Parts: sequence; structure tokens; C-alpha cells
Amino acid sequence: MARRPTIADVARHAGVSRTSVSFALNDRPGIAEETKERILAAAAELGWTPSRPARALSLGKAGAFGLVLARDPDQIGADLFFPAFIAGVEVALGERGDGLMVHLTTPEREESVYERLAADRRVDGVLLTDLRHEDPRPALTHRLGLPAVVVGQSEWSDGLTSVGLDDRPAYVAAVRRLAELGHRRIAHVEGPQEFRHAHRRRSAWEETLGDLGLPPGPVLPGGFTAEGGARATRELLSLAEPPTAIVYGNDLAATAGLSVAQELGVPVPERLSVVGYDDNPLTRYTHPPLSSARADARGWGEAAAQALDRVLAGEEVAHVVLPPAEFIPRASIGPAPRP
Amino acid sequence: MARRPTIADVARHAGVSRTSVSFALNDRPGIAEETKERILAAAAELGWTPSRPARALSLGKAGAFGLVLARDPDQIGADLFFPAFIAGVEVALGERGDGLMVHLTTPEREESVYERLAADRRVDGVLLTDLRHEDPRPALTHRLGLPAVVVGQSEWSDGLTSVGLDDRPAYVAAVRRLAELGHRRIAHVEGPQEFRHAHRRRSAWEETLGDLGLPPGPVLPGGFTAEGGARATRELLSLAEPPTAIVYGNDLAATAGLSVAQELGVPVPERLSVVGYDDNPLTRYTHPPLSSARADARGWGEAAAQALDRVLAGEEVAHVVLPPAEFIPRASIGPAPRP
DNA sequence: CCCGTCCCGCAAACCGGTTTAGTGAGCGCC
DNA sequence: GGCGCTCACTAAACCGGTTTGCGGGACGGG
Repeated sequence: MARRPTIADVARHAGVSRTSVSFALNDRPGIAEETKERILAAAAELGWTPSRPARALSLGKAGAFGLVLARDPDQIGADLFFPAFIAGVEVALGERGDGLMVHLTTPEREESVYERLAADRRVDGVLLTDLRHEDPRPALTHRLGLPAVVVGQSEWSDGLTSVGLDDRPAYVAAVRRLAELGHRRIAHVEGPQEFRHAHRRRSAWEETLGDLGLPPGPVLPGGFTAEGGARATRELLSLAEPPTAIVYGNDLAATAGLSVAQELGVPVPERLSVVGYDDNPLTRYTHPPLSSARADARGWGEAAAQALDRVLAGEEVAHVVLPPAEFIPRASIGPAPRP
Repeated sequence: MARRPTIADVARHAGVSRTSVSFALNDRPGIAEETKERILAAAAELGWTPSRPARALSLGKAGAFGLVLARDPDQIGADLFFPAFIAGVEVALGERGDGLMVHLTTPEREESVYERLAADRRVDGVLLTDLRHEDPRPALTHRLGLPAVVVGQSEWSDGLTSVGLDDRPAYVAAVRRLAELGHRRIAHVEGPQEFRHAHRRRSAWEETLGDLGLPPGPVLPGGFTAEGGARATRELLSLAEPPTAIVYGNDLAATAGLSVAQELGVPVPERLSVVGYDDNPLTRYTHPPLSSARADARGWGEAAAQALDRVLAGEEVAHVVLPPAEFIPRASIGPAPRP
């Protein structure tokens, strides 16, 4: 196959210098309209597009963002947050022809991946998701000189710009609704507490119960997984005084919980109300349909990418706050059973 | 922040030329052992790593692969094939420090994404997944001079190297097992037939029934979605002679189908046997646990990346065949009900 | 002692863009 | 008519690596 054309080929073909081709392409002043058209026509005819690596080298910009996911692969597949989030990032990036480098790794190797990303200068900045307590990454990216944006609450961002979408209101609304329905023993199956969002969900549950003057029901770890959700549910339902409602950290655990309840002959919602989080497409089709919460993951991705853009442009970017997650009541909740 | 060190800084620091630094780094002969150590020490001390863009420019290699997903975001999130697949690709790429550019797009814009990928020279090659009938991509990548590997059966690859993992045996085994259990009316809820794998699954079901001398049961589209699976199941169960077993195109549709059966008061597996595909982590925790099929998506990703590596190295790569998917019977199947 | 080899290492060119620092032509103005 | 300006364009340097081609010193053999 023929060698790809370079800027020199276009210049020759249009009878101008390489400089002019570059100027014409980038809409810089100093090129006569007529010449510019001739250049662009030549480029089109030869099918020339500037080489990204070459452009990246002279501009000192890679033209790509990085996203490092350090969950176990099993868990990543579980929720559809990431695909939607990535789709949103793509919307923001796609216009400029930039791209997203996705690195899936294990928690142990996480730091080295960021280090390599920074050392390589393969990305211009990174999006930090799934923040943990004492998360090393804000400091790490700062030390590495790697621009970053935190995808989460501003309190977690450690000085970085954040793009937040609050999941708390959905939990507050869910717990309040359950209380309205007469529930007094409302349990929580929490996600891994090292994650700030998992912890935040638990706090929302706990504090809302407190505000309502209700005792905190039992809490069990569900690990955001089907297995964890099933095990926790089994344990909760075998208590002397089982809860009449369970609020899960995510839909996967909740769906598994729904199956366990059914297996144990506990009718939902007659004897147990169930609430998930994520609005997984499956939740509308479980039996009964699972109450959940919806967050605009796609919009989140788009906003995060735009924020990182502005950070890279050197702007002082304020924390971005997106509309919060919304509680979606469905048939999996109902009035508390009579004692 | 200080400017990042370049190869010239390392050369100066070690008292050698840039050439020597490059040679030392790339293990090329012609550098004395002692000198090499001094160079590497200098590099380490300055914290220098070669810049990817610069390297990409001189080598004419981007050091990255591309993966374009053209499903609707909702559908991508649904199965955990991609996260596991990407994790596998990462394993193969990570060793060399290469990366994966993921582009999530819509079917309409798919071709232009490949065109840009090729024009930009931002990736060295692409992995083609989700092949369709009359898929334009093998010809497109060939025309664009963009090296590619087909993730799927060799018959689909149109001359490209393929890395296949056969899902057929799992379907054959499932249908045979159902027949053994006495089922005679075995339905199929198929995925979108423009996808070759969806079509292949349907053919496996159909041909196995034929081999067994059984009439093909009803087929309905399920679109690989929860909604489609639920709708198809509802329709199947309201037939005058409803099937006693349903084989779904994937777990998502099957899980939704399970809920519908339950909602309609059709006990599983007593009156209806159900089989999915993908071995989604949830399937072990549905009620009853869903029979499914397991394929090593991670290994698939790793093998695909390695194959693309070898294609890029100019080797003649034969079609790679991985161990086929395996049927995983669980409690969602049982003996056919007595008429 | 001289010459051919081998081993090391360097200068310079190159990859394909962008950008800086001019150059020359044309024009208005006094 | 000469000066200064603007406009359109270009030559050359630069980004940070890799690679080619060559030179100098040590060593061994004749």
C-alpha cells in the first residue's frame, strides 16, 4: 500500500510551503482565502489528515484522556455505570477528535498505571472515579503533574476540581418513603466502605433514620455483588426480628436479595420491601419490579470530560454539581406488614 | 513544576550522546555494559521515561490498539463481556506499556470512527467485535490500511485473522440436555439477527432440534435486552401450546424471562425450563439459579490482542481457536412437565 | 611495525507536524 | 519618491525520540 501522504505532499501539491498548509488547516490568519481553499482542496484530494503522534509531539498534548478502573473485572461488569459514563466522555471528546485510553487493572497495580500514564505523556489528564477514603490518587496525580478531575463530591477532591452527582437525595427519599409506609426496621446492605460513595450511601441511610427518630436497622456488607447481596439478605431474613425493608447499595445486590427473599418464601413487598440503586435496565423487569435510583451517568461523563478540558486550558474551574440521583419507586416497596 | 527531563538531559547527565541513551534503553548492542549501567542510573535518577508521542513519531507506531463499540450504551452495559474482554486485552498490552483506545459510538457513526482512527494514526490496529452480516468493517479496515483482527469465527473474518471462541457447543449441549429431560417444545428468544453470534446461537438451537428429530419451537426476538426478553416470554407463555423450555440469547433476557414466568404463576423449572448465556454473576443468585454458558471473555481479549500483535509484526497468523463456551446447568432446568 | 577488525560511541538526519522570525510585494501617505 | 505598514507567505528551528553512517582506539596477527 502507498505511503500515507504527509504535510509536505500536500504543500507540494498545492504549490505552497508546509507552514501555509499548517496555517490553513488550523484557521490561522495570514493565509489568503483563495490560497486556503486551494490547500484544503489539495488535502482533501490526497486524503490527508495530520498525524496525531506528530501533532502530539509538537503541541506537547496527547489529545487523549485516561480512565483507570481498578476494580476486579467481575465487579466492573456488574453495573452499567461505566459504559454510560464512557459514552458521555466520548461525546465531549469526539468533537475534537480526541480519545479515551481505558486501563483496566487491579487495585494493587493501580498506582503504577497512573505513574506510567504520566511518564509516558500518553494522556493529557485523567478522570478519577470510585474514590476511596484516604485515596492516594489526588496527591499522586498532583505529584506526577498529571492533571486530573475527581468524579464525585467536592469534599473528596483534595484540591482537585470535582464533578459531582449526589446520590444522597435518592437514599434519603427512599428511606423517608419507607418510613411513610410504616416501616420501622429498615436494614442496609452496604457496598465496600472504603469507597466514598458506598460510605456516603450508608451515611444517608443512617442519618435519615436518625432524622426520622428511627433506630438504625442492621447493616451488613454486600460488596456491591450478587453473592454479597444474597448472603446478606439470607442473614437478615433469618434474624429473630427481621427487617421489613432493605435498602441495598446497588441493583445487583438488590436483585440477588429479591431472589433470596423469594426462595425463603418471604413475599415482596408484602413482608419485605426492597430498594436498589443504579436503575439497571433489568430492575424494571424483575419480579416485582425493583425500586431503584436513577443517575445520569452519561451526562456525568460528558461534564467530567468538559471540566478536564477546562482545567487543561488553565482555567480556574469551580466544582461542578449535576442534578442529583432520583429515587424511582416501583412495586418492590409497599406498606409495612402488620406485626 | 519543572519541565520533564528529555533524552538530552539524561545524555548530559551521564556524559554520553543521545544516541547512546537510546541504544542503552532499547538494549541494542554497541554499548559497553558499564556505560549502559551509568546511563540507566542517570535515567532513573532524573525519573526519565521516553515520551510516547515522540517514540510513536519516530517509530511510526502508535503503541495502542483501538476498540470501537457501536452498540447503544444501554446494551453495552448489559453484559459483562466487554469489561472482561478489555481486561484481557490489557493483560497482553500492559507488558509492553501499550494501551487501548476505547470508542463508544452509535451504529450510524461507526464507520467514520474507524476512518478517523486510521487517518489519525493514533492506533496501530483494531479489534473488531460484534460482527454483523455483510459487516462493512473487514473491507473498510482493509481499504483504510488499518490492521485488524476479527473477534469471532473465522468464517466471518473476510480474509482477516480471526480469534474465535465458539458459543455453539454450549447451545447444542443445552438443547440436547433439555431433550433428554423430555422437552419437546423448546423455544428460542433470539438476539438481533444482524449480529453473527446471535444468528449462530439461533442456528445452533435450530439445527440441534433438527438433529434430534424435534420440531423447531417458536422463535421470538429478545434483542438481548431485559425488555425484549420479558416481552417475548410473556408472548410465548400465552400461546395455546406454550413451550416447556426457553433458550435465550443471553442472560439478561433470560433473567427478565424468569421474572415474567414467575409473575404469570408459571413455576420454574416445574412447568418451564430456562437457559441463558454469558454466565453473568447474577445468574447464580436468581431464583431459581439460571442455567447458562460460560465463555472465557478475558482469555479471549488476551488472545485477540496477541493475535493483533503478531499481525502487526508481519507474521502470517492462522485463525486462533479458543476452547468453546461451556453449558452450565443449574436449577432453572428440569424434567418436562407431564402433559 | 603495520594493517585489518572489532568494539564503542557520536554527529547528523529523520519521523510529521507547529511556530518563530523573517522576506518581499503592494499600498497609502506626506 | 521614500518611508512605513500591512498582508501573504516561507525558511528554518523545534518537539523528543530513533537510526544511519562514520570515526577513533585497542587489539591481534603476520
